[in-house]
Amino acid sequence: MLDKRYDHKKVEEGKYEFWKKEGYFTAGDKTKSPFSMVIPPPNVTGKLHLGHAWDTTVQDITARYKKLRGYDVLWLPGMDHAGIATQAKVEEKLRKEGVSRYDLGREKFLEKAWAWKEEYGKNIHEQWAKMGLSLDYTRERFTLDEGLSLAVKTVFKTLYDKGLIYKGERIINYDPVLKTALSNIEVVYEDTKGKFYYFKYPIVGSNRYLIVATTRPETMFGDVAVFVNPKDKRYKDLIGQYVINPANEEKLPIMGDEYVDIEFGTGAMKCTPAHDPNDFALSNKYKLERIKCMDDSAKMLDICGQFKGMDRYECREKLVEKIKADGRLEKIEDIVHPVGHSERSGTVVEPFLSKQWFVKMKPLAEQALAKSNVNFVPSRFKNTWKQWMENVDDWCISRQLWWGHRIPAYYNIKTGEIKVSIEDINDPMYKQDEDVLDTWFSSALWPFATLGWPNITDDYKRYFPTSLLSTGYDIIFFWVSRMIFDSLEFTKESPFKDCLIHGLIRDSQGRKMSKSLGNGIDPMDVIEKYGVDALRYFLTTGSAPGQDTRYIEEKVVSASNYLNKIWNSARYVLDNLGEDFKPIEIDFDKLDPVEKDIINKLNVTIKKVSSYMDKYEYSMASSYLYSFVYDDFCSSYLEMSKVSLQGSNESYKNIVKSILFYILKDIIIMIYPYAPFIGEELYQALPLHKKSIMIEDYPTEINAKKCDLTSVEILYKMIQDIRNYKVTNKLAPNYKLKLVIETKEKLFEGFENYLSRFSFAKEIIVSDNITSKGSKYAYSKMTLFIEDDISLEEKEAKRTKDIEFLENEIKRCENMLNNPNFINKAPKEKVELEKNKLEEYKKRLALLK
RNA sequence: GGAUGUUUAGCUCAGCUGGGAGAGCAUCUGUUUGACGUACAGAAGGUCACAGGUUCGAGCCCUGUAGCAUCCACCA
Repeated sequence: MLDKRYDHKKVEEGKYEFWKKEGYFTAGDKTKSPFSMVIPPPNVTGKLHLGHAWDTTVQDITARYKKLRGYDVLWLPGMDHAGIATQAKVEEKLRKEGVSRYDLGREKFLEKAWAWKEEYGKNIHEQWAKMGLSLDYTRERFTLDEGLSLAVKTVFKTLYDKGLIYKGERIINYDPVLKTALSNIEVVYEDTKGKFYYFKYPIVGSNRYLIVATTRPETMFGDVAVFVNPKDKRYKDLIGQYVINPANEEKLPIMGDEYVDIEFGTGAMKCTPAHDPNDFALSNKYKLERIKCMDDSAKMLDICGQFKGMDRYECREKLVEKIKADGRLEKIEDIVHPVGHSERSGTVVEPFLSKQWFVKMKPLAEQALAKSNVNFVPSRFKNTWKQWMENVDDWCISRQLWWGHRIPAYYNIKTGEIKVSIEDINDPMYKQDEDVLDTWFSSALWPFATLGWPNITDDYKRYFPTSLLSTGYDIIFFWVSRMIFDSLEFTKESPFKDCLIHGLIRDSQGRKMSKSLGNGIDPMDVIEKYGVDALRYFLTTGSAPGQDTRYIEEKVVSASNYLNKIWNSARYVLDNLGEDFKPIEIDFDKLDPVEKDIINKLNVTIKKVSSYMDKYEYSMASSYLYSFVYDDFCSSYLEMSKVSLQGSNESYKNIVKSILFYILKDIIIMIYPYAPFIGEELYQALPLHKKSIMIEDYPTEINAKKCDLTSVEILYKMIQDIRNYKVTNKLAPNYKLKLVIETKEKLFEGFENYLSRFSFAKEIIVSDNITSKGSKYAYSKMTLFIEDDISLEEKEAKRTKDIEFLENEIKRCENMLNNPNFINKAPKEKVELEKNKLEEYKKRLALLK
């Protein structure tokens, strides 16, 4: 016997451990066909947020659904060491203890980082359990484990040998707080308030000035030239002459290049090749010197004279003061311009000339574009991916960190010769590169490396390529695209067949959830309050594929109410089945119309829900199930069943019980992928259940035949009309009316009983020839009179309104049907439908008149 | 500058290859009917951003305009 209320805490208790213990999460049933997914490995930095909850729920629904569909489902869990993010957190913790990583040294620091990983990894496991994720823990991986490390080294060496990894000096994005290089996509551009400084550069051999504007005066110590556009009439004659750099009195040549925008600033641009990517390109073109003026923590170098050792911003301020004092400041303008910030530390990124390792992207990108057959869902994300691939820059993969895969390159300490090796080189003549690889370098191998690659293991053979990858659109570039090109390069196959892309979760006002706004929602709090099933249902319904969604607490409440509804319908059904209930097979022909009707509706629902589940459209699937549960089952059939279950026909009672049982079971199984805990709980309460809902089969349609059920529709419509009648006439819902039905057809057995129960009728008279003065309602086969004291005028008014409505409808139908174009061009079924409607309206009109 | 998404009820959003506009919440009326007040019954509420076009027929397809959002590339 179920409790009166659905108590999520009670329902959730112990189920996850039970599933795990029974081994239901473990893949490997060779008698079935495989369906595989890898989890997007969360960072071991901390707690999971609502975005993770969403992403993993989508995957868990898929895993559980596919399992019910008879697949051998592998959902492989794991975590990401998250180089920069984790190192930053560990360093922050150390700083609070008053130590720096340099005090500890590399080895000791890494011990601390591993301890961190253990601690937070445990957190994540607990949260996965709370979420109910059906992960195969026997195959769990970590991006820094032995197998992944081997894969990383193998990939690095292979690409290096092919010339697709190189070490080069380039302008890279440098994070001066974390002291590491970043890749282009780790830089976030934000419109930032700044100043545009206009300086007077004295022209050598003249008393004139050239005005040059800059936003970063501190880089003037690295200037090597001033560029103007050769088409710029103002400055054309100056090309070839020299100006004096007001920062350090150095002579700078005035050069011409079309790159310079005549309209922007003053049309004269300073050129700092070591601190700006565009200037770097110009320096390549014109063979200009590259002078660095800052070190790796953005402090000014010796060449900056009196500014040496200052922070970049302090230098900026002081230098402007100096130039102003020298009388060479023209003006300062306030501007808003995009400035690159580090994705992790938030600090302003410094473009910086530096020697780093790069992946040469063009050949890999071309191959990926040519050979990838990943099916993006929704498909538009394929274009997002393609466009990025087509314009991708070389990927800077070296990071000046300790937490990560150390670059397997070794330098001869005398000659500097580079050896790249998968095995460690212990030769004292060789020293390993100090840097580690970008975290994404290892995550890019996730789908195949977790299955054993570079070894061709049984799991790799069986589960790769994976069936589905699900993630948010925000990491298509970071991760999805890199998995695709690495997979095609190393396995010759796309890493997954389908790639399901979902949106981001935002707060109730549509803002991104962020620490600084303090608007983040901890999924664990939601679970505590409303239960994990309600959270899961909320996350995966009510939004369209690929669209963002907002966290709205009322919707979680509403999800929880829905689950309670199912809970209570189960309570009703189970109470009525009785102790020794055994379902009997349904013979559709022997059913009453009301039963036939609900079976038909169930079948339609199963069909619709299945087809949307197959397309990963969990929102659409849920909405069909929802309206079946609420409208067709709870509000209609379940109420109808109360009549037949109280009747005297024992054998038919068993049929009704069986139908209730089948419907309930199917509802439970269909809701279960969304809400596995309540699903299991209710399933266990069913008679004749298996050990777990996890080993059940997905519902299939019950045998049914086509038949005319308009009288059932009329019954439902009549009930609604009578209820409506009572409300408009201010009668109590249980007010006993006298109902008179005129019809020439024989009503199906029980019609009057059903009607009586729902309308609280005092008396129902059925006859084929009636003259009543009651309020009149016309249906295609019959007329209903409600005998009452309503004035004739009011009745007449209502009748006129009904007639007007029908006449309009008839006109609409006739217009369509009289249009030869419609008859000729519209599908046959549509024409037939309209004809039938017309006929019905005409019948009803005739009955009203 | 390029691209994508979005504009539908008071609010948040659905709407599946074009065939009479839907849900949740909120609002209003009513209800101790034996599954459920975390409920039930009923009601009200929309020129589907705007302008053209295609079509027998457009929320849906095409073109354009406007607002909002996001991504990519960026001007020193």
